Amino acid sequence: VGEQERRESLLAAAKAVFAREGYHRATVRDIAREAGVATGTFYLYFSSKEACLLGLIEEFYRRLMARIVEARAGRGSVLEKLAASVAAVVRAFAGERDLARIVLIQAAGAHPAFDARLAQLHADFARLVEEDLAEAVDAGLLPPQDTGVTAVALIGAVHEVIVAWLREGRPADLEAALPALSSFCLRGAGAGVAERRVQ
Amino acid sequence: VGEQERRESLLAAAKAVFAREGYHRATVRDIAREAGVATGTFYLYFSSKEACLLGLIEEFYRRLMARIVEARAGRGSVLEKLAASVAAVVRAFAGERDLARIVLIQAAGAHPAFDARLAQLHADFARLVEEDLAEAVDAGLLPPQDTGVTAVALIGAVHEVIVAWLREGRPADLEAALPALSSFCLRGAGAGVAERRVQ
Amino acid sequence: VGEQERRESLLAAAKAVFAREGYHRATVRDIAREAGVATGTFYLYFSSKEACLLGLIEEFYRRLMARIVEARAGRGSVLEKLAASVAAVVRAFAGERDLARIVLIQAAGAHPAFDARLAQLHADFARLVEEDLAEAVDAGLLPPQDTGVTAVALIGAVHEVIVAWLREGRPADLEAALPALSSFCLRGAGAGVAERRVQ
Amino acid sequence: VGEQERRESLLAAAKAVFAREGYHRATVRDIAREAGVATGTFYLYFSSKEACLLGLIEEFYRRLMARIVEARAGRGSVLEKLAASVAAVVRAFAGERDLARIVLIQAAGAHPAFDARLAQLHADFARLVEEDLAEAVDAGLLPPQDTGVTAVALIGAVHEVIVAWLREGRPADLEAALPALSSFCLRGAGAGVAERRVQ
DNA sequence: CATGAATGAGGCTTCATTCAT
DNA sequence: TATGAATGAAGCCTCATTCAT
Repeated sequence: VGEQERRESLLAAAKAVFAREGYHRATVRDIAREAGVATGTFYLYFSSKEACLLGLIEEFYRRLMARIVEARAGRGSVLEKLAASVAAVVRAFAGERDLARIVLIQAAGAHPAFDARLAQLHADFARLVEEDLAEAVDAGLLPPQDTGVTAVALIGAVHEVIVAWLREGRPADLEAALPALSSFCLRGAGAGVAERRVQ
Repeated sequence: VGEQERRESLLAAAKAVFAREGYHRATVRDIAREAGVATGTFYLYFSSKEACLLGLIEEFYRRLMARIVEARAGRGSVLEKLAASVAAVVRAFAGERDLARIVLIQAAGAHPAFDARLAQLHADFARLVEEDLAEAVDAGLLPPQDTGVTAVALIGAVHEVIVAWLREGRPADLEAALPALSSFCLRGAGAGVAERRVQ
Repeated sequence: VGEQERRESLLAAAKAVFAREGYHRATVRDIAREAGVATGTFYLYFSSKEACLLGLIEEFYRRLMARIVEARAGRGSVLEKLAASVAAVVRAFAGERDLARIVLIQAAGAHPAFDARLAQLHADFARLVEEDLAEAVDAGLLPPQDTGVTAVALIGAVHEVIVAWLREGRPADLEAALPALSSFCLRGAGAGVAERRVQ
Repeated sequence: VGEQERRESLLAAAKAVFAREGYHRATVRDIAREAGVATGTFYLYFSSKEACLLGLIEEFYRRLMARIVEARAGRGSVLEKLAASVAAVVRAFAGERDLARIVLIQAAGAHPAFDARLAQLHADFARLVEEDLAEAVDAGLLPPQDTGVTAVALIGAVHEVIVAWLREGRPADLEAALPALSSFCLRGAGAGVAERRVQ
């Protein structure tokens, strides 16, 4: 096997084990066994268990941000951009159930380093949403409001819908929740009767 | 000291230590020391470290539910009841910063038992919200919608605003965010122009 | 067993194991087993394997210095003091074969921290000897010389005689070598015909 | 590169790494990297890390003994031979700082095999010195004495002066200590006023 | 009830050595 | 010969839990 394949296979194994067991219950031995290699091999590709999970988080957020940027391209109004962002986030998590579990549930209180990184990523995303909201308010598309709070609340709504899907499997297909979720978010921000629909 | 006081003092110590360190970094020895007793004494009051945190979670949710019930009493319309519930939740967490950190951040991926319990509590609360929404829809106060998704999203909005306050201390006074949050939640559910204000 | 006894017993075990195996081959488990306790117990008394050996070194040097000071008291001339110091050192090591092995052989290149401490202790002792030599030169008891080099050489002579005893067991009784060693050291420094004899 | 050159280059690398890090902290990977070859290549030239250091020790002692033999040739009296030996040893170490560090400091307690070999080498050298001393005593050049102890003490004096130079860099030029060291050794053995000077 | 010393399982990590290429 | 990825044994240390006092 090539060096890159081995790395991928370890990442896949780590993803599966962290998602299943959580950070602390997952052992490096578990991950190595899942990847079909010896324990020491893990350390040829990651400097530590912590670095491995951090890498997983980084990688996912890179992809997530890319998908958001891509989804926004070609949307006309700010509100359409915002709705497209929400849809992109939901779809990104829907397509990566294990990573979603790790990023949204397992990594939370596991280690100060994860906490710090996750907090920063939440903040990054909140800023993006807040900019959209502010622009929409300026454009008269939304009523004046505390865009900081709205942004955070909006993100929370999206977050929780995904977490509920992860935990309870409801709805079975996460995308089925997207219309209602979009609606909730945009109406919550004060968008008028006509909600933008994003395919 | 009486038996009950000792238990309380251990719970208080556990609360402080878990909030500060997280579940895994907190040691039973830390908790005992913080409570001013010997390590072994801890096990006279809790069967395990896990049971202690579980107890903390239970206790908090009991109080939370009580506050919600109390807040809803005397409200007229369903939407007023719903808004009162949100306000009660926010105020409950605002008044218990340590417990909030534990319940909303630290306990998440720490142990399957916590995950299970937290999931159930989220579900309990979601059901309560959903019943309100359904009733409001029936009464024509809200437009027809997927109340399951709306309920989850609404809870997420509340959750995230509290977490942002815990993590970044913004806003400094959590209750300052309540009007914007309430607005977001009710508008998100489709409530008309006139938002109910709950003191 | 009392807390102090347990500590002593662990120190004794560590002393035996380090002397027998050397720092790296000695495992904490070995030490604990030798002391008849579980592995974890070791860490109730020492913060690390390294700290344990460092403690052993410190303790020995404290005793060594005390014996030197004691041996010098009541000696008349500087040269008698010097000879008494040499005798005290030899006797201190003779009475602590295990510690001698550790301090003079096993700890040498085992860890930078040991190296540093041992170097400092050698330097301390060298300074003491050099002061004696300088005083003796001033008093006309010794010819002018490079007292720095002489001091180091003198210490080396003592060191090596002890090490040879440790390694080859020759002479069987280390003190039997004392007259010849004393003679070598004092004559080497230029002391005249009449060597001081120290009982 | 030829087979012999590669071996030399690995030995040179090992010398540098062992001197810098000590036996245990030095890794085979470090050595290979320093030599600019792959890790596995190391094992084409040495059967083990241990064998490599042992080889270094052997090689150095071979050279050392050769220099001693050479230095003694053409000296007249036994004492001159002895003084020439001491000078040869000092110069050999002075010219091989890294090997000196390894042989005199790093290898000491690192492994039973090293200990054994070093002890034997010390013994070899001690026998050589002792033979000189015995011959000098027979010739009436030195007073009767325990030549075994004197030989060991003499070696220790030389040893320590070199170690002090290695550790503290004092004197900056080791050969500057040679007159005082020679003087100490010969006077210590009982040589009369007239010290032999060896260029 | 209270103590806190003791336990020992188990985790992360390193590194000498091997072997397929 | 040379490579360097892979191995897996082994070590240090932590900490939830127990139990004799």
